[in-house]
Amino acid sequence: MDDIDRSLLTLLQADASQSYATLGQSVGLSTGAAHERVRKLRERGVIRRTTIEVDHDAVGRGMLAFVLVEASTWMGSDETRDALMALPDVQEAHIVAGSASLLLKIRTATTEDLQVVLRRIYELDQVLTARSVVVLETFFERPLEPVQHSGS
Amino acid sequence: MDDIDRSLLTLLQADASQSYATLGQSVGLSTGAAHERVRKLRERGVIRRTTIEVDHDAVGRGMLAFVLVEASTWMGSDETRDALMALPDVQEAHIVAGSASLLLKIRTATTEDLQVVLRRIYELDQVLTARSVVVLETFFERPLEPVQHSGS
DNA sequence: GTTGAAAACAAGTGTCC
DNA sequence: GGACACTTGTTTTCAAC
Repeated sequence: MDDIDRSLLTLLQADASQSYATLGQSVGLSTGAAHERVRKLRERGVIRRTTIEVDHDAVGRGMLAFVLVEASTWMGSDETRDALMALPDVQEAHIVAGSASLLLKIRTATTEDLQVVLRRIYELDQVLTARSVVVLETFFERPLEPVQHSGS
Repeated sequence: MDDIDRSLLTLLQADASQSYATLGQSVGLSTGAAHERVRKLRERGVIRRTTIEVDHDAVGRGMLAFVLVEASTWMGSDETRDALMALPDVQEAHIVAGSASLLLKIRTATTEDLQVVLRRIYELDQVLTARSVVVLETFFERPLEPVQHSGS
């Protein structure tokens, strides 16, 4: 993982549909070399997959909320994970440190749909409170810049 | 935006590197027709871009935290946005309703780096408190399922 | 939407630096 | 590890229908 790899990742995050020829030019490599680098990044799992970014409003998910769930027991079980996975509106689920146990990112079409999801969350065992933080406006959501790091 | 478009979006989110021929087969269309559909979805902005998903640990961003910022003034200004944009560790920034004004998603290499970002946030005008919620484990982060909606 | 042909691209080869 | 030249199979793209 050198500077060229980091550049390739940044370029691909900006536009993964560009050709290896273009990619190579941008980083000062031949088409073949650029291709080989990207192949290895995929193989090593640094690139997890190629995907598309979809407009939330256009697919009927204009409503965004974060929910902090407090529970009277450890929420890190497979059962909890599976229960959350079964709710398609829950886009992210994290186990967190602090007074809350779980942090969820939820996208729905309307506030009514959010209520439905919250009701389901309260039905989970041991849930005490679910504090919702409703998003009024998103400033930005962007890809992560690869950083220099000591390891490897 | 019909069921076929929704299927195409879901398929492309799972793997945007597949050919239009494969894509067409999956939804029961010819290569050309599938291509035309996807082209229009891009044109209409439903598909914002093609990108790659990068492994956080591999690019030196193994640490994830959400930060709730309380401020004594409205944080929805362009100045606030620009100040946050200038911090590469801040991956998402949202204006929220409730006791906090701002919700940030921050990815860093270490806890020390998180501290550095927090110091920068406290330097913003009118910031009163910044409550960090540190992620211990991510259950999942997934693409959003397109939903049926009344409009269009 | 479909079909089919031309152009562009990816993926693999060997050789040299 | 990378450049360069070449080949083969696939994919995209763009006609005409």
